[in-house]
Amino acid sequence: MTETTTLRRGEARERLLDLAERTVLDKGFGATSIDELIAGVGITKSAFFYHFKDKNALAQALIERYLENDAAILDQLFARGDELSDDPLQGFLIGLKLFAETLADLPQAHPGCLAASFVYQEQLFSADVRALARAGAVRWRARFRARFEAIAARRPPRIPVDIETLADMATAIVDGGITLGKSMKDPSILPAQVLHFRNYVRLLFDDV
Amino acid sequence: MTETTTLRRGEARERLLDLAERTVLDKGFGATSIDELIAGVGITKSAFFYHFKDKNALAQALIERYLENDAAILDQLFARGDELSDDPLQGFLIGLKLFAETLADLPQAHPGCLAASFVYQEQLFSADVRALARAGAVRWRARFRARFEAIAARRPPRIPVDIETLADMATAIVDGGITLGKSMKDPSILPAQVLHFRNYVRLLFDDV
DNA sequence: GCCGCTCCTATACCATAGGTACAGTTGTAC
DNA sequence: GTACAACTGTACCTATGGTATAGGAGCGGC
Repeated sequence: MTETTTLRRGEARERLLDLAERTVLDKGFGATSIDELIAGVGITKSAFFYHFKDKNALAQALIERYLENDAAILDQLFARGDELSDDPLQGFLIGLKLFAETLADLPQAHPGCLAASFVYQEQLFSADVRALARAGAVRWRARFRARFEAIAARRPPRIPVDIETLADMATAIVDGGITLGKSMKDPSILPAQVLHFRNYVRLLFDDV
Repeated sequence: MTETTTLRRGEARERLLDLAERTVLDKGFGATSIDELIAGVGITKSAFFYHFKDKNALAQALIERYLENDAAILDQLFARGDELSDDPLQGFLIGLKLFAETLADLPQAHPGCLAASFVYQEQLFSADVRALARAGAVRWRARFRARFEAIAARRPPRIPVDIETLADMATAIVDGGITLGKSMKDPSILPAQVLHFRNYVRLLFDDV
């Protein structure tokens, strides 16, 4: 039997990241101790520092995973929206609705946004981690900016708006919705806010 | 001379709070050590624990001060808006513009929202502190909800919206704008987001 | 004028957590 | 069967939050 009662060789790093992500989203990064992580996974402190040179490196790995995952989800949702409509505006509105539904269906409370959570503890992290969080925001900006440019090319907005800050509004409303939802312990807040953003886009570009 | 070269009697607590607020908004609560605070104010550790039973009590005092201050500022701005127009919608839109201008004029970057910052480090804080942060959000909700009810009573929104989540959008957009602004190191983001919220309100209730 | 109270200082000590150093062990691929 | 990746074990250091306890300095009230 190659299988042991504990861990397969090489499995530790992966399980560390899984447990760390759950714990950090639940308790916050500062409140997550290395000791509890290694106890949970069943490895030693030496093993932790073998995989990650310090706690910062763990944060970096976490945020990288997180950003990849969330980009994949958004790609999928908005691709589906565009499948269902040829119009860039209508496809986007469908995508936003799917996004709100996805957020609403998430297992109790939303996962919280790792990137946003790290911004608030800036000095705990190295410049690399902060740069990664910023890169995440830049990707969101680029994604939504491109879409709004395509929409505005077809028909101008009802009132003049700046496309870049409108794109940023997606990021802001999601971060703000997560924060408020966490604070109020109400998971319905985030999807509701996304739908308000959707309303704003409709009122700007659609015939309402 | 009753004045010493260092501190007047009873001044320590006040100066501790001032320094703590500046430091926490700059570096985050977790990254702010008691040692650096007492060194900055020029008192001993014993003095700190005389005034605050633990770091949590400091957080509590900080957030109480912060919430009072921000309520006073909003009261003033929207009162001024109502002075300039008798219509609840127009008064509100003026108030929002004043708010955006106030945020834009703040000394380099915005102060960051203490309440939001504390939400992300939940487990670092006691239930009391979390309840205070939640109370802050509840006050914002009540404030904006009352206003939107007054506005909707005069004329219905162009598309049906839930008033409570619309009120929450103010909180969400400000929190999200602060977070994004911090992440991108761009102080212009927050006021721009407030103006987008204002646009949304205009499109909902005004003739545009 | 001294009593008692608030507002501190001084000293010592403790536990937890992040982190370092380094020597040794084991599974697996080649 | 050996070399390397992936660990274990032990020991130790530092910063930080926090506790305990004794005592001093100014000040208002009686």
